[in-house]
Order: sequence, then structure tokens, then C-alpha cells
Amino acid sequence: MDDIDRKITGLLAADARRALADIGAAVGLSASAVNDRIRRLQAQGAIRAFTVDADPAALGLPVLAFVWVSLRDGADESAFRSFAAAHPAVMECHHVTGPWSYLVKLRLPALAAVETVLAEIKAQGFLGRSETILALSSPVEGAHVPKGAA
Amino acid sequence: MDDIDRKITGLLAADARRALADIGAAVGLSASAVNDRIRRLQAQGAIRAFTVDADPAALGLPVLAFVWVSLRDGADESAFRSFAAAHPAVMECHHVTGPWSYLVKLRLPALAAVETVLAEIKAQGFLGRSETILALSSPVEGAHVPKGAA
DNA sequence: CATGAAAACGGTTAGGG
DNA sequence: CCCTAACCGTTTTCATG
Repeated sequence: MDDIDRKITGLLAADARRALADIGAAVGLSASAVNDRIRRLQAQGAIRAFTVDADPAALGLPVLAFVWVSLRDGADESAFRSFAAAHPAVMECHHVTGPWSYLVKLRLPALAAVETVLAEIKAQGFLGRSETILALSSPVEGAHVPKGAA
Repeated sequence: MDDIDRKITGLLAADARRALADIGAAVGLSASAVNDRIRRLQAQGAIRAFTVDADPAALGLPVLAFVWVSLRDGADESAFRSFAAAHPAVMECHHVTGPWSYLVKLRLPALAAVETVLAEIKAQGFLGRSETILALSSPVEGAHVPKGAA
């Protein structure tokens, strides 16, 4: 992962459909050299996937919620992580410092769905305490990659 | 945005390089019909961009921090939003409910950089109070799209 | 709005340094 | 590890239903 690799990754992040020849011109390499590097970056895991950034609202997911979670005493943490990974609404889940155990980021079709998700977590026996924060607007929204499609 | 559009978007999210004919076979359309729909989705803004999901650690950004921010009394909110949008470390910035004004997600090369960013926010005269939470690990990391490259 | 065939483009591979 | 050049699969366009 040298400087050119970083530049290529940055260019792909901005537009993954740019022609290899174009990218090559931008970094001073031929199209095939760029192709080789992209392959290597994928093999190394530096580039995880080619995806699309979609508008969550257009996809029917206008609600963004952050949920702080403390697991119940004796809860199976690895089961919780699997649950989070498999849940279609869970965009991110981080083990964090501070008074809470996890920070979970949810994308949902409606406010009512927050309650449903909390109920699901509770039903699995994970939930100790939680606190939900809603995003009112997002000056910097970050990329949204729809989850769950094969 | 019908059901087929959603399916196409999902398939692209999983692998944006799949051939249009392939996607067509999966949704029951011809390659050119799929192409038309993708164009339309982009024009509508439902698909914002074709990108790559990269490994932040491989790119030298192993530190993930969430910062709660309350702006200083009389701070220029729109200037803060511009600042956040332009800052390379700010992956997300949300206006939120609850005791804090904003939740900011940062990707950084080292722990020390957290202090630097906070100092920058302070230097701009935005910062009232803040609280920083670090992610120790991420059971569900979410896509990382490198920022800042043209 | 979808189709199918033809045309143009770009990713891929081969051969060589 | 990179280059050029030829190859061939894919995207894209277009006429049509």
C-alpha cells in the first residue's frame, strides 16, 4: 500500500466507474498497471468491495437512530454480535469506551420501527439498558450501502 | 422506485461490478433495461455514486471515534456544518436529539489525532462542550468510503 | 417501458522489458 | 513491477414493439 495505491483507492471512492486509462493518467501509470494494483488491493483486503452509495430516504429508510446498549448481565456477547451483523436495520455496531457497551446505528422505515428493534434485542435476552438518539438531519451523512441483498 | 429498482440497488450494493446481463437475469430483465433503470436511479439521486468500500486500517486510519458536540452559544451553525463537511476525518455528522447538538464520527490515524481535531473545532470558535467515545472493535463496521479525493 | 442486435468502449490478457 | 497492443466481453445506443 504505497502512495499511488492510496490515490487509486481515493479516486475509486469518488467514482468507481472511471476508466482505468483515466485513473492511470491521474496517477502516472498505464491502464493495465492500474488494473494490477486494484486486483492486489482487493486481494489484500484493502479494497473490500465495489458498491453503490444510495440515498436511504429514497429506499424507504428515512429514520436514522443511534442506540446505546448495555448488555444484560451474563448475556452472550458473541451471539449479540451475530444478531447485529444479521439484522438488516443495523448499519453499524461498535464496542465502545464509556458507560455503554455498544453503539448501534440503525436505518429504519419509520419511527415506530425503533421500538420493534429494541423489542427484538430484548427478546433475544441481550438487552440490559439502552438509550436511543435520533438524527434530525445530517450535515455529513456518510455513504449508505443497502444491506442484506445477496 | 419499484421493487425491481430496490433489488437492482441491493445487487449493486453487494457487487457494483456485476454484469448488467447477470443482474438482468436475477431480476427478469434484459441488460439494457437494467442499464436504463440504473441511469434513472442515478438521475433521481437514489443511487448517489459508484464507490469502493475500503478497509480503514489498511489506509492508515485505525482509530474510530465518536464525538458529542455542543456548539458554543452564538456559534455559526452553517459554518460548523461546512467545516464538518470539508474535514477529511469527519465521516459523518448528525444533528441529534438529546442533550448534545451533534454526533460526529471520526476516522483517524492515531489516538493523538483526536486532540488535534478537537483543537481545530475549538479554534474555529464552534466548540462549547464535547465528549469523546472510542470504538474498541466493530462487530458491524459498515462501509468505509475514503474521503477527500477529487 | 422493454427488447434485441449492432456499434463503441473499456477491462483483460499476452508478450516483452 | 510496468508498458504496449491485441482481444473480447460489456456497456451503450438505436430501431422497434
